[in-house]
Amino acid sequence: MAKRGKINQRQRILEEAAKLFKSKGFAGTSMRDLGGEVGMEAASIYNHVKSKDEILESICFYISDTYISQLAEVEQTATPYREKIETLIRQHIRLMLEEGAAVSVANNDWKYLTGDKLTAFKDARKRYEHGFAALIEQGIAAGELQPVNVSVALFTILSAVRWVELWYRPGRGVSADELEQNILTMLLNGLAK
Amino acid sequence: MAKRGKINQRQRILEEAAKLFKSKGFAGTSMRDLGGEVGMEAASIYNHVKSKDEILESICFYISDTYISQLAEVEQTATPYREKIETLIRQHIRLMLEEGAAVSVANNDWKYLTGDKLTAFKDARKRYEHGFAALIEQGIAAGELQPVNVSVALFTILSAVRWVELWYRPGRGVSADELEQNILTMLLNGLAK
DNA sequence: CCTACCGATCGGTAGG
DNA sequence: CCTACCGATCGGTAGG
Repeated sequence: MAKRGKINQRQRILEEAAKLFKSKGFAGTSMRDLGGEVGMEAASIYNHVKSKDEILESICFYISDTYISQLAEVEQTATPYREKIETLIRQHIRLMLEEGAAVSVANNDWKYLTGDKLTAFKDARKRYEHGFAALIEQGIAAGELQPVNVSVALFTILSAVRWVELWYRPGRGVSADELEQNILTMLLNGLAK
Repeated sequence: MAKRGKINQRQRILEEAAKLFKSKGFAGTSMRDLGGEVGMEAASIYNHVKSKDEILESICFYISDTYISQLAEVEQTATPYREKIETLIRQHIRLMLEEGAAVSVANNDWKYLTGDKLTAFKDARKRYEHGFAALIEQGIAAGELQPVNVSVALFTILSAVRWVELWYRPGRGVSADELEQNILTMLLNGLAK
């Protein structure tokens, strides 16, 4: 009977939107562009979605929710801090590989959110950063990590993991496992001998 | 006599544009926004600048030219590879601190370049990356650096240095010198003990 | 450097 | 899901 389903169509719209926002930016993408990609007129998109803003919100909060719940899980496991941080880095890389476009939008186009949504997103990001920073701090206090400045360590990790979205292309010499392993080596052991 | 000078006005326009593009994106910034910031009507901006595209080009190539010439200089000095890489990292951080808005535009809005300019910018970036990668490779071959995957090392460094633009605010606990020193420690020695 | 515009395109709605 | 359209805004030009 092949009932398409409004929810599935909505999902498709969100996915195509994420790809377009990633390559052209939120402001540079028109509803007509999106319609072209999805295969309907721009006006028809509004049967599945309230507004262009709502599309952005769905993408951004899907990603921030994922990060937040991954952090909560790691916080609850009883493992050394070094291992907790390793797990978070791995999860970052994997989410990037699986949901590259959406992660890219959450990283770059969140600034086009407005009102409450903008505030809520910034809050979520701040909570995540504080939670991650606390783990690093405790790891240093426990003697498991170098006594480096916590903010610098945190943002170096978050950034190192962000480039994956911009530069990594699978099947070009580096496999996903090698990628993970090499990033972990860089961040935990450093480049110098 | 306080002659304003077309060149100075043009410079001011470029600087305000860089700030606006950084915060709202190239596509999200209108010539009317820019006029408001510079203190003239949108139409008047065209007395100092050919088009909105030309503004973007000036900003992007100013940054890429700077990177390219810094690399050329480092390549010519007779120092250990580890030191060359340290110098490049320091220069990246300093340029970010001095020209944050322009660097941000070159990093994020270059994708709105078109035609020849887009090609030329991508080429410049590729040349820079290849040159930097070659130094890492030679450093590994010389036994000065860990045998990590060269691409991963390169992009981890470039990314670690990019976050400065997004997250670092001077006068909030971390001085510029501490910032440099801590990033270098993270990248060269790693977080683990 | 401004006023007065231009054609094009934008996000979104009405009505079917 | 489409056609037809709205008011607003866009980059840019003409003419002074």
